[in-house]
Amino acid sequence: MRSDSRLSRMLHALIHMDRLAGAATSEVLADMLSTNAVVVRRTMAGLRDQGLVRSEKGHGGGWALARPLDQISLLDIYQALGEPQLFAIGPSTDNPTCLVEQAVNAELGAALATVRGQLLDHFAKVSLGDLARQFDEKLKQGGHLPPHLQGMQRLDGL
Amino acid sequence: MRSDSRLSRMLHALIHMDRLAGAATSEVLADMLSTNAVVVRRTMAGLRDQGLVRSEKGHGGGWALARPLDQISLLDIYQALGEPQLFAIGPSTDNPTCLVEQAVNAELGAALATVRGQLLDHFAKVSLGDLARQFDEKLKQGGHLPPHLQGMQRLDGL
DNA sequence: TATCATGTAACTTATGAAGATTCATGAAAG
DNA sequence: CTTTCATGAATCTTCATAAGTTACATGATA
Repeated sequence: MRSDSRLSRMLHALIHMDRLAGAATSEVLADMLSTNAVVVRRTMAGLRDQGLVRSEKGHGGGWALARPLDQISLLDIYQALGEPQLFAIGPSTDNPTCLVEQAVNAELGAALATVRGQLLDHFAKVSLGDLARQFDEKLKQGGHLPPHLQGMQRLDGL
Repeated sequence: MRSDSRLSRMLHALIHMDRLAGAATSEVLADMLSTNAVVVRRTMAGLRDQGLVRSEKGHGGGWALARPLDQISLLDIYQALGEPQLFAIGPSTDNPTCLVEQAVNAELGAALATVRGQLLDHFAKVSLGDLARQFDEKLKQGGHLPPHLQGMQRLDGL
């Protein structure tokens, strides 16, 4: 099973959007993410519904942040995406009659629930602003600009 | 993405095997797990290669534990299965040139690596014997026997 | 009114576990 | 020695879902 990259992609996209002067079209974001504009709209729709980003049609339209990066946590994004399945492993039957299987499901389910809680707690504590600052660090330490940032305005932090 | 149930199924199967008098054929195990005998052989192959179970051909053949349940941890099984992918989420690109994406991958990767470590630590501490005892508890507390255990010998713990 | 951009439906592709079929191999029973 | 039973393994199909694609409607701006 190929892994779900929606969370990763939205983090990537939103940080870029913060760096851009105006609204970013789905097409531009799709290029940044090496994907398709429809995939961008589809994925971004959840964030819009949760008030994290805004979209505008027509000339000069596109996507823009609805709040500062520091006021958006990784958990906000994860939840806006509909809390996609975290684990690739799971029980074979959800409500087994076999007591052995019930014991297995209980143990495994509890273990997964615990680490899920830990991960989401962490997501709640990390903001997109934190990630953006980590990017700025990388840049200072001799990183080169990616193609889609070269010759761009409002590259704050440089 | 449908989740990978191999770990769950192997835990289930091995506890049953401990309860059975002789060797269990792939067919019998497949019935217990509501699956196919070939799936059982395919999944069990890794456990055999790691010396957790033994298989015998011919009359009276089948699968048997190679060690006591208390000497098999959940981590042993997970590793014998080839350490299947734990998470359903992940990066969209493995080695991105974009520094923003690198920062996102670093943060997300570190968070996932941390909880993975916590989960595997837990798996190392839980043995199949522990799970079997939890099953025995359920049984004492008014549980009924699953169809494939009714009328069976060597139901230790009853 | 022409252009640009989102919104959305519908379809195809890619991936990997799971399921199923088939035959070879080897062990035990008769 | 032959039959039966079981694993071993190759090969194919099925299934679920994110991702990718195509097409068109809707609305905003120049």
